[in-house]
Amino acid sequence: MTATPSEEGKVVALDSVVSRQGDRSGRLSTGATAAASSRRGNVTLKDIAAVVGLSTSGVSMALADHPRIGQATKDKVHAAAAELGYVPNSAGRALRSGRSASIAIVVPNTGQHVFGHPYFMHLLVGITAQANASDAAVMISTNPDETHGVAAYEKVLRSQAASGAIIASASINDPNVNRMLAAAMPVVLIGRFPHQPNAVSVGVDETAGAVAITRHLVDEHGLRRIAHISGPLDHQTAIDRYAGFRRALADSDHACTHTLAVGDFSEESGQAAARDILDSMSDVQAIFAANDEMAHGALLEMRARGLRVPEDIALAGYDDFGVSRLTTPGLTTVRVPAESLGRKAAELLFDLVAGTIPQPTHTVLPVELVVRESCGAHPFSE
Amino acid sequence: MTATPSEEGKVVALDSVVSRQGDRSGRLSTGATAAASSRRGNVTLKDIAAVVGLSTSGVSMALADHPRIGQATKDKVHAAAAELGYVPNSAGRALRSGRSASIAIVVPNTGQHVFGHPYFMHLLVGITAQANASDAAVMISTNPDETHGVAAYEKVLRSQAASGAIIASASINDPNVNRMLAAAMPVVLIGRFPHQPNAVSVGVDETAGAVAITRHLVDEHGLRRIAHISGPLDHQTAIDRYAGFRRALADSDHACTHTLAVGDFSEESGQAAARDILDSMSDVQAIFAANDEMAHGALLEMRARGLRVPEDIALAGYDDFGVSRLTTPGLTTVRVPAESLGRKAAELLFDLVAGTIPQPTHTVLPVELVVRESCGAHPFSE
DNA sequence: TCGCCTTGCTGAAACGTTGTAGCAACTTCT
DNA sequence: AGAAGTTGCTACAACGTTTCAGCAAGGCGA
Repeated sequence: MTATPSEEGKVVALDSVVSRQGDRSGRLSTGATAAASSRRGNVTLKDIAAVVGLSTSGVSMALADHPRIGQATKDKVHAAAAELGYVPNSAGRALRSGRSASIAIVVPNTGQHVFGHPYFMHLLVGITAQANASDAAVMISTNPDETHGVAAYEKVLRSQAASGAIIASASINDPNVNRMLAAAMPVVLIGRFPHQPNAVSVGVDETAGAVAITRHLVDEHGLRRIAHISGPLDHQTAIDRYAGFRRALADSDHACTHTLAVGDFSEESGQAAARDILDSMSDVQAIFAANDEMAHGALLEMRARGLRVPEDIALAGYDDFGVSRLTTPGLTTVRVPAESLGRKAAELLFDLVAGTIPQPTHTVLPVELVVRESCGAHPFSE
Repeated sequence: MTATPSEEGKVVALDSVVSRQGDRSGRLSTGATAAASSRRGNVTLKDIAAVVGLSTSGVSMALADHPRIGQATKDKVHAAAAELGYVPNSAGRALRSGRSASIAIVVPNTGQHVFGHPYFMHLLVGITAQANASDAAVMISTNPDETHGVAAYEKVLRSQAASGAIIASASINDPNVNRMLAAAMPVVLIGRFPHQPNAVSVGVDETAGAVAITRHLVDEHGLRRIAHISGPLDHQTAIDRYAGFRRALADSDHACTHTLAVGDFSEESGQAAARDILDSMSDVQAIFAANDEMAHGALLEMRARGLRVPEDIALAGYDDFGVSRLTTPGLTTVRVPAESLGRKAAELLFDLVAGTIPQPTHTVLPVELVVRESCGAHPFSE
């Protein structure tokens, strides 16, 4: 194969690919691949056009498999494109089509607390998998400072760097998110947003998960005095999990006593909550924390007091993002299918970008009860 | 403030901002912000130009603070831009400037194994923090299938969707990575790449970390019969940690016996390696695993055999990405500053994109020994 | 009064892509 | 043989941005 940069700097003759119609340059040939990859200022349609002796539109149409382009020409173009290592310029394409090939994943509440959470990673895995399938890129967008007028992640959409966004863990009343929804930007929310009935969202059945785990404690292990450590109650997830806990107790055939301590989903708050509970409620038989991190905090507090888990007191968490598997004893928990959540959200977003509005707007994925040691030896398994 | 879409669909009169030169439309006015944000097909320079009665070039130069534009004009333009909620179109800008405002973070070895690792999240936090500071977006790029000619992450660079890339956890001989390096693309590698002396890379002093932890076992705890569970030995990190382990023993004043088992950084392989070690080496006093996950696997194996940690046998890991804090006992380990690593990598990448080649090309960040319970009660603390 | 500098802006071009209108050549039908 | 249709391509425009050359108007010294 031959490729020689001409005097115009851009034209490349590629004889082995083109049907040989006279070597216009006649220079010494070098490897085409090397020439292509070492060239700064990438290979464009114009380069291919020069090689196969076509117009740029012809090349574009050939690559797009337009019916009005002859098969022989298409073959030549494809061969030349492959040879030169042509990759379409995303800016040119985005500018022309008015649509970028990227989607954004947005984490409004910046900082370690949310961003560094394993939940987010699983989400990311699901989203990128789905995006890869659609040949789309994924951008990460956070908000460095709250003060600025337009949030950084809104800019990503407005600048059309991304054609749509998946918003993870937005607070219910984020004004930026509301504005994006109001502007009918292609946005998929992760979580349940009862106050945004028209927003497209994906969530899990939090309440059902909490019901399942609470029932397990009551029915399988015969526990009757149960405390719940909830997350912040302006957080829909925390509300739903707490609601499930109460519903399960209310629906139970057994008379149960319960109490509530509020945490903030952090391990420290879980430990503090457990301290309160153990100080105030006598004979607590079980603690159900609204996530695994708080459950781990509670575990530390119990251990500090010499309480054995599960012999003296049972413990359960929620999420199953890794923490619950590592502790001793392993935590009984509810598995939130974060990867599926991400996958589904991306799928919906692509629909939305394509113009179809999913019905119903809120998708609910099932959760799964994961029984480990912390809730006590299973009566039927011993 | 008033803003009324004219019959031409794009022109917006903005009286409060412009010097009032006759209301050309005279329609009922609505809130400008609402009008701007509800408009589909975003606000462009042309819209601002129409409002302030300027050419698009004038507006562009005003926003860029060009010295040849009058201050009064600049003020008007800025006011109008703010009022309309102007956000520059990234495609237009990228196309014109030949440079995108994004960087990519690349994870060549696809899949859960690497991608879902907490290490990656910390890296991501650091990278995004630095990118935000430079007003750049971050793209995530993986490789869905190995088979295709051009790797997905190479496409990201070639398509100029990102102006540079940070490559995390590349295998030493990834041909795609080599090609990107050879093509002089702006790429920063994370890790140590002795065979790529010209590549810009950031790593931690793995050997020093392994030396520190091994010395701690030998000198502080008086352990003499020590096994190492390494990672795969075609992995530079695994090599360096193993080298540090051996160097520490060789440099020690005490005669120590050691053995090696090779894992693949997974918990299962750590458990299997511990099984081999415990079966073959008599009176093992300590196991140093090359990462925390393998250490956790080893812990499970010891527990299964009724061995107490650290009373019967000491244990140490490497990484400190969360696992080591959660186990019982907590793992003595070496903290890898992943977030700093990401931050530094992004910083170097921006230099590289700007055209300056950092010297020296390889940056080494320090690691920190984290002593927890798994290596035994500290002689001086009891 | 003329040349020259400064100020403040405009027009045009370019980046790479895609789509549409149109043109030339050939085929087919009447 | 001429009309009509088909095939295969080209020219041009447009997306939004930035930059450069240049132009008009005014100030200023000679």
